[in-house]
Formats: sequence, structure tokens, C-alpha cells
Amino acid sequence: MAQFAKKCPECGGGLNLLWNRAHGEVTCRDCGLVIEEKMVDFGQEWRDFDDAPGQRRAGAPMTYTQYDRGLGTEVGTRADLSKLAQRDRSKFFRLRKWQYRVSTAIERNLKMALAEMKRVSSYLRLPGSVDEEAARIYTQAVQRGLVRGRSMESVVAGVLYAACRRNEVPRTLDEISEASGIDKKEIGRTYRFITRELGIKVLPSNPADYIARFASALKLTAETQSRALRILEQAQDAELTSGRGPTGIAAAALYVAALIHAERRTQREVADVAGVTEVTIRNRYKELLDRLGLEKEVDKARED
DNA sequence: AAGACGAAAGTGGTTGA
DNA sequence: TCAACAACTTTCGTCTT
Repeated sequence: MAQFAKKCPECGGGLNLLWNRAHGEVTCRDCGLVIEEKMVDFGQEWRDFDDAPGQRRAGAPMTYTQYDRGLGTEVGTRADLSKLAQRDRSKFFRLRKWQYRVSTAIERNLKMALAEMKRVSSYLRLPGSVDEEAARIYTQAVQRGLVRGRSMESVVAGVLYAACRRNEVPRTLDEISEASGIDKKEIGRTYRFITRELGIKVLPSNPADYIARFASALKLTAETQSRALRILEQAQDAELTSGRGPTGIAAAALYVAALIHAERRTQREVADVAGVTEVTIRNRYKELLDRLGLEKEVDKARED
């Protein structure tokens, strides 16, 4: 387990830090503040190659975040042309020229796109695993010609959105939109298009994945945060979550938990952080109270 | 005066004929 | 391809703290 020499800047709590590797977050156990969202990955250095679990890759680490993956191909230039028939020769030249055009176009695009991706991803402080995955998906998209007719930036944004969700570090469309400057709807459209065309499966995101970040933004204590998580579990069991927007549910759970723990936040505050409206919070909130029998606790907490 | 509540109408996406 | 549909938003008037 990693040790942190830091103290929590918010509550001054000692080394009581919770390291959530999967989410790339370091959270203070005392106050729930997210200290560091982008972490060095101390885990296994050699990741499984693509979708072949168990098979470790060998040789130099190949990374998709460099535009040519550190490899690069070209049609040979040193073949002994004198031995080729004229026909084969011209074929050779045509191939080389064609390959050159295509690969330089793709590589130029990739180079730009990966730079943009880096910019957005560091703005959002995304963990490196997301960068990798996003770069991989983008590479596939360019090779399949899916970027044509769409702005490079919107595809980058859509791909990042997908990569975040696949790594269980979901960001809202609003957040990606703010970081990339691309319209929310546009991101959603390209996101759906790309995942459909590439056959990438993205599971519906789990409301719990949002709790740490929202709670931190609202400066809620760790107790409230874990209470929200418990409420969330109950909600799942009561089938209150399917078909609903995960951010709305997470927001409502936090809102209730905050009420119970006398850390009241207004619906507007929570709504802004979660990127939903007050109305949605109210609806989810009402369902939670009705179906989970939380009224007593909330009423009790009100008497202060 | 601010926050919470709920009704009503509008939006964009999904689904199923 | 179109219409029905569910979730969510916007807007607004009314109650509560």
C-alpha cells in the first residue's frame, strides 16, 4: 500500500487517506475531499493486451498515446528494383505512393487529435488508463474513416466520454463539454455513433462512481458520503435505479445523506454539481423517501 | 427572501410496429 | 419511417422556513 506524506489541506487530517486505485482518486477519510484525482498507477505495469486476458504483452511497451505507437510502417525503399519487371515496378511505386498518402493523412490527424485529447484529459485530470483507452478507440475510428464529416474535436470528446465510462471513472457530458468546448448534444451524438460503429460495449454507468467526486465538490464529510453509498445500494435493491439517469440518482442520494447528517445543501447546489435540475433531484428524492422508509431519519435530523 | 414543491408543457432519444 | 413513450428539462405559481 502506498504511503502519503501529505496532510489533508481541508481538514488537516493526518495520513488518513483512502486510495482508490480503480478511480485514480485519493480521498481524505475524514472529510471526503478528493486530494488527487490523477495518480501514478502503482499496479501491474504490463497491462493485458487488448481483449486477450492473461496474455501479457512482450517487448517494448507499445502505447497508443503516441501517434504512430512508436512503430510506424512504410513500404520499403530499398528493394532491388532492377530485378522487378516494369509492371511490378509501377505497381510498387503506386503502392508506396498510396500508402504514403493514406498513412501521412492518418498520422497527421492522429497527431493533432492526440494533442487535443491530452489537453482535454489533463484539464479533467483523467487517469492514464483512460488516456490509453481513448487513444486506442480514436485510432480505430480514424482507421475506419469514421472521423470524416465530423470535427476532430467532437470525436475526441466522444471518445473520451466512452473511455471514462469504460474505466468506471465516468464524467458527465457537461464536464466533457466544458473541457472540450463542444456542444453536449454533439458529443452525445458522436459518442453513440463511434461506439455503435466500432461495436464498443459501454455498460450503463453506476451512480456510485459519481459519489466521491460530487461529495468532494460539495464539501461533504466522508460519513455523509458513505451514507449516500448505502442509500444507493438500497435503491438498487428496490429497483429504483434502472432506467433512471445515474447522475440524478447519485445527486438525490447525496442530498438525502446530507440532510440526515445535518450537512444540508440546497437542491440547487447539488443539482449544479451533478449537472441535473432541481426537479430531477426532487423526483428521485421523493422516490427514495417513499420506497426506502427514510422519512423518520430525515424528520429526526430536521429537529436541529 | 430564499428554498422547496409540484404541475404543465417542451426536448431529444429509444423502441416497436 | 413514424408514432408512442419514458426520462429529463424549463418554466412558473404556490407553499414553507
